Amino acid sequence: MSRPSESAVLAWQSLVRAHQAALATVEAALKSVRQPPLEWYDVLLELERAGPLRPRELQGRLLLAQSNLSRLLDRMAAAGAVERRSCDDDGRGRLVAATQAGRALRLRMWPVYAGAIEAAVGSRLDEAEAAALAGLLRRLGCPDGASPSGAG
Amino acid sequence: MSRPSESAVLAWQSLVRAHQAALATVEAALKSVRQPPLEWYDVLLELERAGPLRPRELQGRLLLAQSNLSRLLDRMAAAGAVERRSCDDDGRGRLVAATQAGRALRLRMWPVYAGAIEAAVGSRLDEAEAAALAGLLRRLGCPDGASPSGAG
DNA sequence: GACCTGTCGATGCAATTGCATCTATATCGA
DNA sequence: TCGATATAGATGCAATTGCATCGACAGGTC
Repeated sequence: MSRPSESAVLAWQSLVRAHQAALATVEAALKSVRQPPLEWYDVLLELERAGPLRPRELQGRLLLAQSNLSRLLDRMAAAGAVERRSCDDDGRGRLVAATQAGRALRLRMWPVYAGAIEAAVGSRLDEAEAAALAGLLRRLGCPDGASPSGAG
Repeated sequence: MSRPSESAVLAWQSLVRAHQAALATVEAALKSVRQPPLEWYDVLLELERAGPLRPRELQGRLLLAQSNLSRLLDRMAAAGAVERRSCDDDGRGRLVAATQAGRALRLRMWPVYAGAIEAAVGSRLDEAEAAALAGLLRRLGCPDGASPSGAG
């Protein structure tokens, strides 16, 4: 009667649970040392990796809703972590870049973040298991079977 | 230098992404037919499985924050999906139960939910993969190596 | 019983999210 | 060039979340 297999439903349930638990661990770790939420890290990392980006681009990479991203960038800009410039070749657009302070912030966040990842994931799975998990999860992460574009 | 292995970090990243993508699929499906958010389903399912429960108990099972659950139950009660009774053996407590309307609602939600799970998970993994994924994820879902209490 | 401490669940309030616009520009076709 | 339509990003507003606190009661001590 049910379209998804039992295993698929089980996988979904576990996914939700595991995510809730792991995310709570990570966010709690960051908060406990008064650091900003996880998304700040992600935004900063993308910006450092790819250079200044259009908000739209960030939105796609981070799967954030447009208005949420807009306000997230407001907050980050207010804190001096990112900078909004206007975009030369598109008058509607903006270009967002990490500031020096933003880069420094990301570096300060990493040890905390890393520790939490270890607690939430690393300490519970061995290398091979973690790799297998990542492999399976990656298949769920991209809309409509689009292959994740090459490098990371 | 980093405490978690590369694989652990990769697994974490994939977990976040996969969850975002899958959750978006499911919530969008529910919203597209004007059904309430996913959590309603979870609450109703727990209540049907385990009978009337204390909010505290639900909170533990669903990993919700206390105040959020309190208000979620407000909304569900306002919609007639659950019922709050006072608790005989503990004057502070309440007992929450699914109503008949709540059970009916859950049944209406299931086909939509199931379809979305199939789209987000079932169609992307075969049986064995889904089972393997569920197994790995379950190891992340419980605080501090507490074993998930027996049956499901 | 009075009192202290801990737990349960509710609630005020600020921060964040989601949704529906709104403005400014780009893009396309006549 | 003009007008219609589409896109980028910002913003008003309602709904939801997170946090701190509150009131009510349980459990223990004296």
